[in-house]
Amino acid sequence: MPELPEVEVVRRGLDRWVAHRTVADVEVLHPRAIRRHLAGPEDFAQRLGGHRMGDPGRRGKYLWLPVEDTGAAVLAHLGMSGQLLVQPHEAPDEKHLRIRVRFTDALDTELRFVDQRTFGGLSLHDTTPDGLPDVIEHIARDPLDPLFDDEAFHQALRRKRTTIKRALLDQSLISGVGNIYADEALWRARIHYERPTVGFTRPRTFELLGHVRDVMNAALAVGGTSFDSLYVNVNGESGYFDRSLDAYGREGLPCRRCATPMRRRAWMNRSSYFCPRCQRAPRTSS
DNA sequence: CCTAGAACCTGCGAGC
DNA sequence: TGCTCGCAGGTTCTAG
Repeated sequence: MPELPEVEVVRRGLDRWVAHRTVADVEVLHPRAIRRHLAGPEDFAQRLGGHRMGDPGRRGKYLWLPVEDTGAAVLAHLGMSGQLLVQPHEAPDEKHLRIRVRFTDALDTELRFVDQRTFGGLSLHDTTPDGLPDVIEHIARDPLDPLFDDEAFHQALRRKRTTIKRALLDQSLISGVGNIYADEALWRARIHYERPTVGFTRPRTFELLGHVRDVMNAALAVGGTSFDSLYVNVNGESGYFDRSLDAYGREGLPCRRCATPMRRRAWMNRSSYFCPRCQRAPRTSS
């Protein structure tokens, strides 16, 4: 389940293993993995061939590789189960291999997009003057971005008629946060996921942002140590951060602060994990 | 315009 | 054994 830390680890892997290589050819093995490229697989392959990849970028959970001298970039989203792998040519195809990119150099490795559930995919888009693919202009900066505006985020919370976890998952307000890190940050901040954002005070918002950053940095520190291999390490399901989780997936287990059994609630087609004692439900919630 | 909820997709494990 | 069903969840679409 790649969220910001996992995606950033992938970006570093691309920086090391793919940047500055020239594409020889592209093979699309599953059309759904390229559905966001409206012009189709042939167009995608043709526009990449012969071009050099630039330095990879990231915003929130989106990654991109600039296609040098074209004003465009390959945009990648891993969805739920997507992986970008750098593999030797002779490595057998993965069961869910969707896209293969070969390069012109003699390095003997290729880039593979592998995705079981096909929520993710690759596509090609024009970039804005600051290098951002145009289709993700609506994605907010992430909380680790030095230009993230804490005050603007706070004001946005006050304007919204919504609840805090919904806001944390709204990529147009703050990017990179998914279900796992939202639950973790809320547990650390002792805030119930259904608390309305309207009532948030500035100190409360800033404290929560601090916890979001802490949990992401902790995950990044762990994940960042394991990409020193041939793989662009992205397997969101490998769970290298699992041992450090305080809330997510801990239904019935004692809260690490107060020992009260943690609870899970069905919420927005997914789950929210919380401590019923540390994270009191707001009165207005049903 | 805004917010809430469903749909998309596939593998796995639990329960029968 | 083999079936059904719930669950995983980021993004996008639709309904209200």
